[in-house]
Amino acid sequence: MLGDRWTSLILMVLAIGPWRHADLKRALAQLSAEQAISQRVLTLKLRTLERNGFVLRHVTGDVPPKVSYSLSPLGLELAGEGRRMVDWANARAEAIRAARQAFDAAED
Amino acid sequence: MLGDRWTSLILMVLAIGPWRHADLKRALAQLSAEQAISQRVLTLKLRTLERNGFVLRHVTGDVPPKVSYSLSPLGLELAGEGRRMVDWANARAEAIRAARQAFDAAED
DNA sequence: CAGTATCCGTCTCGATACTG
DNA sequence: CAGTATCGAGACGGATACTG
Repeated sequence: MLGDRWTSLILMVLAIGPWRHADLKRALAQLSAEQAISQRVLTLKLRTLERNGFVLRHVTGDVPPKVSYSLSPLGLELAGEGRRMVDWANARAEAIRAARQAFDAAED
Repeated sequence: MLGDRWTSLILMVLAIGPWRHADLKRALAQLSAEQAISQRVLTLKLRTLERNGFVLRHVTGDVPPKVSYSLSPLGLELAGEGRRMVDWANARAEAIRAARQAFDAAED
């Protein structure tokens, strides 16, 4: 489930605290920089996360709607696991970069 | 990079030990059960893993070719991280299943 | 603001056939 | 056996317009 473009990033942002839909969209745009998530995809990803019990959806208003999202305890755990992987990858970034360079240089 | 259909599985199998191309293909077919990896995709995934320094490629024969693949120290680390995630997910499988069931039941 | 509907481009995968 | 070439199918994401 983490193997798509946005899910892990959403988890990281939600690990900070609860967000409303539009604010979350803006926050994700900051982090990915090159491209913002579309409204449609954000909804899709949040639905999947909610369905699997990682994200909680709170509806507080009606008109205008106020919906906020937060991590469940299970989601917080998953975000922790995700962070572990990210930290590991960051710590090895230089080794990976070097391996790539060596591989590309060896191409005939 | 782990976010595709085969890479993480390849890592798990290679964590056992070195494999030749065709044997690895057969081993993966066992584990995925429903469908075998195509020769083309296996080569693609192995190339990417090799390029990033996670997999080592050994050529010992010429005709017929004998090529075996094994994990580098870095690859072994990554496989360990992957296993952590898998173990985590397995330990929570029941909670996730229950969350899904509750969510699907709540659909109007 | 939150969410849905629709359409379309792209990227990955799978199947097949072929080479040394 | 290991690898490449080619083609088609399908999943996913992006853009836009629309609703309550």
